Amino acid sequence: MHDFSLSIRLWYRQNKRNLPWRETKNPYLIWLSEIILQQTRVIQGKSYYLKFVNRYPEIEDLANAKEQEVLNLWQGLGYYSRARNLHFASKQVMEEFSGKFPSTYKDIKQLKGVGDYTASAIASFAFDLPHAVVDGNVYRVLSRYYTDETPIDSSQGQKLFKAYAQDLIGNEDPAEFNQAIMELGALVCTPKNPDCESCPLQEQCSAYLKSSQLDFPVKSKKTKVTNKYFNFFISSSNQLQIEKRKGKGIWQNMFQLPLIESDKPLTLNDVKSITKKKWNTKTQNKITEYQHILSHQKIHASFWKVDSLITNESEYITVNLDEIRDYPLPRLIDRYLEENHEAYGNS
DNA sequence: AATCCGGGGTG
DNA sequence: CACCCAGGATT
Repeated sequence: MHDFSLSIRLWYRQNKRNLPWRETKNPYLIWLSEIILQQTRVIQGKSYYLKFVNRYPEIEDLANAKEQEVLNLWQGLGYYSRARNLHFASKQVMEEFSGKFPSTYKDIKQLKGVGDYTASAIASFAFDLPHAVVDGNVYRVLSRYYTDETPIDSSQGQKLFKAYAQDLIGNEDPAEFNQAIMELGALVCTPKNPDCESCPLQEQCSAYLKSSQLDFPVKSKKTKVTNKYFNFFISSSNQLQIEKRKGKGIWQNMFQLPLIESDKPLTLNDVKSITKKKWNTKTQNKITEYQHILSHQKIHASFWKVDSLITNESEYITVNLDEIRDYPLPRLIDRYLEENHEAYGNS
């Protein structure tokens, strides 16, 4: 076994966190935890994992649920395609795999929402198969260990770091190796202020020896943020009109208030003119505004008071405030209701 | 290969 | 403010 592998395994046995999904070999529960934890910190995902396990103890329970209920449980976690794909994949397991969770890397990866990382994680954690995981932690640990400047957000980098990890994992307890390297990245080899004095790889780590830890990993692209202007409308404080978002953009199949989107800020006069023409309603005043920051866009949201319900469009559903908890809402709408409507009970 | 998809925490 | 988090699908 490589020094690398043995060192991090010994470190892991002494330093691992006790997490609920580490106490099971049930592939359904491991899959559920991995989907929740995609691009999500352990501390943020943990309560969602417990909620889902409680509501859907078996994959069949998830497959039999309504998508709206699944999205509702996911509310606030973001990247809602994960919830839609999770639900879809549960039905794949019931129909294409006769209710038995697939047990090979190839079959696992057929599931919607499961890519290379998640298939490798399930294959190793649930079935002890030697597939190396490469997540953000692994990129960081290995790029520093080897001071490899290949950009991790390139297809070449993805192949290279996968090969590095696969070369190190070995056949003996691959699950432990995968857990160990990710845990090391999460607890010691952190993006900023890595705790190199506690690192079992310190003596062999190329970046440590060159004091260049913070130069790794290398990324080639920068995400650029685009500005968007969302105008939402409320006609009374006790009843809301909402609609289900369609199309392929943000918050698909989630619910929102009646929306007018623009590429520039709108004045009260702009809004009065538009709502009069579109809905034959009269806008009275701006209630409040929020800036909602996402990784790739900055939403400038204004909430406007109108004098009456919209009656000329059929897609709007009218609900009482105490019924709205049944509808999955983006965090932006959820926050608005929390802070402006007394009767909005938040779970 | 590039772009899109949330929300929250950190320094 | 920039960066990142147990990434994947779509184009």
